[in-house]
Amino acid sequence: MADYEFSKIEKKWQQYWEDQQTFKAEVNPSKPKYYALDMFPYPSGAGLHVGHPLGYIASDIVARYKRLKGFNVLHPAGFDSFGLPAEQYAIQTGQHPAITTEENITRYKEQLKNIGFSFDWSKEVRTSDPSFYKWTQWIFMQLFNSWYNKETDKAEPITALIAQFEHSGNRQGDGPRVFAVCDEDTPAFSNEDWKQMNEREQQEVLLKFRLTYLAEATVNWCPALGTVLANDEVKDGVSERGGYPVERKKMTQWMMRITAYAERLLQGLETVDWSEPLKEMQRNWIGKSLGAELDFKVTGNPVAHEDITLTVFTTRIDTIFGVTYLSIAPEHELIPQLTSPEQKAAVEEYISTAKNRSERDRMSDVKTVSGVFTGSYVINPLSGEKVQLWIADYVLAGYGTGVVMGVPSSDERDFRFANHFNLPIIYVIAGTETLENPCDVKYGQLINSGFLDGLDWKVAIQKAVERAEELGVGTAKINYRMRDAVFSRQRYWGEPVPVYFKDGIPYLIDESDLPLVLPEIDKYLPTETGEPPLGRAEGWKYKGKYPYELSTMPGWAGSSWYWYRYMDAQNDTTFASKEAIDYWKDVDLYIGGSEHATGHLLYSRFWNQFLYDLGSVPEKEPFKKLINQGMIQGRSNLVYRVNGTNQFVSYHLREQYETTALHVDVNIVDNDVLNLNAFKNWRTDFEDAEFILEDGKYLCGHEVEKMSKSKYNVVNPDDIIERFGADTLRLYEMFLGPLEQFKPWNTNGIDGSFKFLRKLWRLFHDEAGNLAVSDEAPTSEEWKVLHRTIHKVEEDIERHAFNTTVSTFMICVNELTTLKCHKRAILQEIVILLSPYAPHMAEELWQLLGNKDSITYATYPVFKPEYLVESIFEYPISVNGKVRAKITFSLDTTPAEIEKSVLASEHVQKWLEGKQPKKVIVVPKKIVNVVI
RNA sequence: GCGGAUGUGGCGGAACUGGUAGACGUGCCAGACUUAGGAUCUGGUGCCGCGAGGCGUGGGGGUUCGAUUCCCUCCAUCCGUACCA
Repeated sequence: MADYEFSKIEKKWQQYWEDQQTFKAEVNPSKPKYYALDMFPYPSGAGLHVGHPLGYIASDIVARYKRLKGFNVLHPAGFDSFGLPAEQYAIQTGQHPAITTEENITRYKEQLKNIGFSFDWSKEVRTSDPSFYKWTQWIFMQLFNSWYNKETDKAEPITALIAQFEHSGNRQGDGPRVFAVCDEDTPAFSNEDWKQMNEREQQEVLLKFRLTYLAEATVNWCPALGTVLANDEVKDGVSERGGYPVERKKMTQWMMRITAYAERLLQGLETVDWSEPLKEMQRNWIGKSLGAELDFKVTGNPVAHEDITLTVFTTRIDTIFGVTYLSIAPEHELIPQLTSPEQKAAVEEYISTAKNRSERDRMSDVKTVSGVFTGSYVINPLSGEKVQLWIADYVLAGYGTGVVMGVPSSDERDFRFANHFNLPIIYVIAGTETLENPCDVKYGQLINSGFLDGLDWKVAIQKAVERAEELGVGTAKINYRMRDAVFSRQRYWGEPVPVYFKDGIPYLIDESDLPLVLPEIDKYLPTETGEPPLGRAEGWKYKGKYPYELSTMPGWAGSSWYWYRYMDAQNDTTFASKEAIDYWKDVDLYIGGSEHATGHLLYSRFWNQFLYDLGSVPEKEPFKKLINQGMIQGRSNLVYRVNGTNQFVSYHLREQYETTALHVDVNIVDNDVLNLNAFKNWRTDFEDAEFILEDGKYLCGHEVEKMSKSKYNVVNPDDIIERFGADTLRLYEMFLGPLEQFKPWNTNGIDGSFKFLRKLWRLFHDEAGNLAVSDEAPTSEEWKVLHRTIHKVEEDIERHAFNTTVSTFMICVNELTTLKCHKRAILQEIVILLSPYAPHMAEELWQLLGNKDSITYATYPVFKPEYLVESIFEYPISVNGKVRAKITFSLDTTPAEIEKSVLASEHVQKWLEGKQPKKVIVVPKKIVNVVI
């Protein structure tokens, strides 16, 4: 009997798809497009585990579904193939990262192909391939050649800025310099000044405007990795990869001016269909806050610099009369000039301890109050009060202006600080005077506040800003938490930066010299002089004389634009043809993990906005709809060894002994029952293991944790496919639960998915295994099953509820089995519905039904509601909300008639006990409720 | 601390705009065929109760004829973030 031979079927169709190029997508303006994208993987040495394909399966289902719905679908795959692990491996073994990467990719592709994805492999991209990173470098060059014009609110060519400088310097008329986003700390110069500058000076000025620029910045330096890291690559003061300590260090680095786009990145979130938590994460990361800047004049300055003004940023200018001191970040550069001779020693000591505190210490210990008085005083510009100027390490140099006004009566930290140093407290919000902690009430009516007295805090903010502007001592101001992104990595395995240096000034290489290919080096370590590994490349100089930039680009460079390359992956004259970009436009559905919320997804939006400004791409936002698939966690199994013996006690008996729990390979455990022989053979030290069993079995304990080799809980998709087939794997992964949710992998339930497929297979075959499909006309009952299924499946896929769809299929097949339905008209449609989920079996059955072409070209069945039309409805009859009976009425029965019959029925009479009901509610096609 | 999410049987999880809670799967129980196989099929399975019935969607309160669904409040777990002025 030819039963369901999944392995044969799956190999056959995978080969067919490859040979026929079934999924090749071509630009075709006569059809609507659909772009289904997965976050491309970094090909790690460990290969895929069962959790990785989850998102790919979901996007593949959508891709296949959309094809059936008549869309021209782009569903590509590729590899984010630059990265640290391959380089670390190279350092240890000397093997070129390109070789390791190539091997890993080969394995990944093999594993992916086993699952039967409908990827168009002809469009594969790899970020480490020169034909790809040529365009990453090209985009870098465009950024270098651009500046952000505040007036037009977009990026523009740097040549326009130079023309502007030549024409009128960096100011417009007599007004303030408003036209560039990053212009605040550039001194004003006229067109004459500009012309007076030499090449070097001009380039230095321009560097302050470019969207990628070289700057000395305080960066996250990771000594163990030998490189700097971006803010999103640092978690809790240690590197995200490897967990090594990170220090703050001043270094000259390439930066990306993402801050220029802060507002657009924030606004753009309103236009995309992403989950609210993810948008919220990006909003927090951008961290917009509305406030005001206010100038405080330093008075009685001991070092005799009378003209020093300190600017603070505050969101609560309304509390200005509550200011009792000012505090300044220890890193602030004006500190030497603000310190009185008497305080000099104390200040210097404080600053040096503050500096020596590591990031992690500073983070872990936020409660300790520390600070030192500078000896200077400042004048409150609105109240005229004179207050002390302190240095405090709770003030961050990197945010706002690095100076904060201290209002102990309405800010928690200021309150603690003031208490600690016995600074005065002025209550400015009504009702806070009597409180132990005045910060408990932050909003209300103002008191003790001069011209703001009696006003509500919101009104007071407006009033105070107006006054400050009148007096010329302040202005409303928007601040963003987000910083420009560090773009240099002192690493080998990344894109070379297409820049060379002449007289210490960076210049772009000529576009015709792209790609700037990564040179060969002998060792993948920094040079003896501490330069990045590229410093080892012999004679690596532009035109043979100018040294190249030695750092490479970060991991996120290539991934910030790769979805465009898929559209036209082979093009070598542009990153993707205009024709292809105008057709495919943007990603309709993007599926990937939420760990990229503040990294990849933000950088991609940034580069996309920039490419939009250039006119290179048509959409402002690249990813219309985004789903974060939840991670599949491991489900570890544990055995309990009696201490000091080689005896293992079964799960429920373990309490009777002193035991140690050990992880055991989940692959030798079935339904939590340990395979004793396999266990003895697993490791030599368990060879003579003895077992204390319960009910003749050894039961293991279990725990949900991350899938990892050391926990022996890694399940390999290849093993599952060998035992159950790819279609079962696909169904089961979807069936596990909602896509977005985190959930543990548990092989136990997979039988159910397998049985379902076998049941379906048997609907097509007789006892002997021969095809047994009849051409008889289906009964109305059978039509009903089919159309209910069409309707439900379509609805579920559209709202991405893949788990319930699988249930729907199971119900459908169970019903057809009960009805003994073997009718072609029904089964054929069911196969089409199923094909996105279990494509191999669908293809096989499709062919058995006599179709020649791939089921990919079939048409999605049309739902006909008339098959579901009911003429009767069985009403649940509830008494006081509790269902007591069911009565069937034809649908044209009026509510009044229903009410009458219900009341007359003996079920209800029993509950009424002769009384009249208070109320009867009849909801057509829903329920009848009798209230007594 | 702040922001967000989640909370339903032994377990994974259903329930679209308030309308028969627990679909589907697994597990468990019983039976059939086999004759020990971790195969297949059928039936049962939220809890208490022999039963009628009662109780049940984290706890408490509210709106409603009716609440897993809406509102308030508390609790627990997870994720993000952290002196952002």
